[in-house]
Amino acid sequence: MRVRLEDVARATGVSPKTVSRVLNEEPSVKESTRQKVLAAMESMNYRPSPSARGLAGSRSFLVAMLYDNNDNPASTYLAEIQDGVLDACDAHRYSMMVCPLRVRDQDFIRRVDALVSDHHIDGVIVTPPLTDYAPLLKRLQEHGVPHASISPVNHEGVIGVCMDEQKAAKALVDHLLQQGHRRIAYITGFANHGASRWRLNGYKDAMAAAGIAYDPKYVVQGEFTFGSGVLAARQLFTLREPPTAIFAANDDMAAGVMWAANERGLKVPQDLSVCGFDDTPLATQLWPPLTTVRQPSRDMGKLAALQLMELLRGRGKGLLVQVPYSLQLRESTASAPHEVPAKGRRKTRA
Amino acid sequence: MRVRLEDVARATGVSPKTVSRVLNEEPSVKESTRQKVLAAMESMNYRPSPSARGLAGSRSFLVAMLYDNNDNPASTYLAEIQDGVLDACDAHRYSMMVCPLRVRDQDFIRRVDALVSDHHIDGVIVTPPLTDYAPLLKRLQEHGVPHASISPVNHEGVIGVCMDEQKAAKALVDHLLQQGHRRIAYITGFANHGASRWRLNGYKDAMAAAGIAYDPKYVVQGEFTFGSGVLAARQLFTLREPPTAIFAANDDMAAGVMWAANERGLKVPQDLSVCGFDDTPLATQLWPPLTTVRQPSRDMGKLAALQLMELLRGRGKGLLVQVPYSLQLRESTASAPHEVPAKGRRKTRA
DNA sequence: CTGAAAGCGCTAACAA
DNA sequence: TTGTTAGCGCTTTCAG
Repeated sequence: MRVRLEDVARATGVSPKTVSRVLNEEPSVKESTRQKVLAAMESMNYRPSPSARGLAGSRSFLVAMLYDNNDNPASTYLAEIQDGVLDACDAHRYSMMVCPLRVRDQDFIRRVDALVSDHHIDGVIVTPPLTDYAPLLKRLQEHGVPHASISPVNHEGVIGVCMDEQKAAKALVDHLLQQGHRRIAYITGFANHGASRWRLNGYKDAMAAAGIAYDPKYVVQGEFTFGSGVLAARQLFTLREPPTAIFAANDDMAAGVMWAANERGLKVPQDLSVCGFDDTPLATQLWPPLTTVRQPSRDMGKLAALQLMELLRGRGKGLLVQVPYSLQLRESTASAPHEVPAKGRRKTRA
Repeated sequence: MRVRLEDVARATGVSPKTVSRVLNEEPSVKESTRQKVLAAMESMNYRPSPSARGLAGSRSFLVAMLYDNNDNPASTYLAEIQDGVLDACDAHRYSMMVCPLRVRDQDFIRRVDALVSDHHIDGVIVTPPLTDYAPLLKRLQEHGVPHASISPVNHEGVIGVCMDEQKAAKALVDHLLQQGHRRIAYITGFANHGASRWRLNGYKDAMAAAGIAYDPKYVVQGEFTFGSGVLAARQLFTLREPPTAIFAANDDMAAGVMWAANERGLKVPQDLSVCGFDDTPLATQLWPPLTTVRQPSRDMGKLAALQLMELLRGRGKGLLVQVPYSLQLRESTASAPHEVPAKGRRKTRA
């Protein structure tokens, strides 16, 4: 029925253990033997049984991708990460399991155990905001399961992938400043995401460098969702001196801002400049197209998984690699409207 | 270290086999014994090893979700399906693997084998357009692996979940007709998706019922993507008698139509009504919000997975369940513009 | 209704 | 550099 390791051994005239060694890329095999075995595996179409390997050995060749189901970022972001991780798995003959977690659940640890310990998971890819969720990291360590993080807040002793979001955010706000904007608002994301803070810090950096005092009125709490962007924008529009530009911590919220602008009859970018962060597909599907920061999510998923696998294969300790960002300047941002000398007027257009 | 089945047996004073029977819900166990064993499992926090079960037995408690990585629908759609499948897995103590496939790859069958046969996958969830891809279905059958389909074209002997898309599309176009539209265009999706045809048929049904002759000029080929929606719309706008309403086979393309309308200076819905299909998050994030058909994707994923598990547990043969659609009438559709007596004029607005 | 034995396909720890 | 001997934790026979 199934071609087993033993069959390959018999066909090659070596012991099963030697075939096992070849399979696991152990160095202590004579090159000629190795070639013979490899050839036999190929011609017999041998495919090792993950169950047997998992049961007998210490490795399962299984990685899991963990994400938060409550406070999760846009599903397009996670989907891209997932595709990237799968790319890496493909290249290294790993399989991937997907595990949505609910941080607020009592069940949380139980679910981690069920996945990691039951399936003998070799390693884990952790996405925001789980990257810095202490109970999770602690539990993984207790299980002795290594992890790679995507955009973690704490960089010490962590492997995975990150981006200089603060610098990116500063560059984006610098662009707004260059266009003459002074009243620039920022809409934050969930507090437990590093992204919310880094992007806020970048905003602050840019404003400070331009000599504009930080004004908390122009910083509104959002939740990374479209709806929260709408609410935040409505709130900003009611200010006595409404902003001429709004920087939302991600594209979904920026879309919400544009929606609220439409609702209020404000024209983007003539009356209001809007920018986001992530460069999700949505950014180019909005009208006008959204100025944002491109984050190479799929590559980030792949790179994080590759670092994890480097470590799993004992080929190194794994690194925290940094990927470059790039500004996507599009039509949702333009020069600030000319200031009318009289102050305190409100824009109201049908 | 690990609590094994044998430990539970010893603690309960029964044989390992009996514990196994309880674990597998075999009927031939005395209720009192069963309760004792269950209690011991619980108190000892016993968790069976999937590897050992997979190796020894015929079941792995693993299902796989397959999707096409080339011609795939919007990632938000797949993400929702995936969440639904995971819901069902959770409830029935199954684990899920994810497997993106590329229909055009030479590697295709190899990848199916690798997943299904290597991992002893118990069953598979198939998403469009793989639901009707013969080589895949054939291979699954050869492996003896059952599958549940989401929105399959062929309903015979198939289990899973479907929706009456034709009727839904007809209802949507009926709505446009009621608003006075006569020149209604349709943008199709990929030809290998049943959705493209059903929705086209619904369109034809409605037009025919209204006594409007089918005019192929008003039916343009798209690819379910935003970009293809833009292109299709541009093409329609150049017609001597451009449509007053456009029905795109999914929301992404409808968003493309609205984008192209903006580009051309057409106002939605005053100059042009637009509607889509699926009710993805995008639909309510567009301005104006998009009239569309709600498809309960997450529920569909869950229901399909549940049917599969019914079958796997031998509790029945599994069904092809039908879920209801619902029209979401929003602001992207309105009464047809008043016809100017003179014919052949083109709308051109700055 | 319950139990004893014999593996599933592979790798660990030793040897040689 | 290679082979031998035991299992990994469960389920499958087949008996009782």
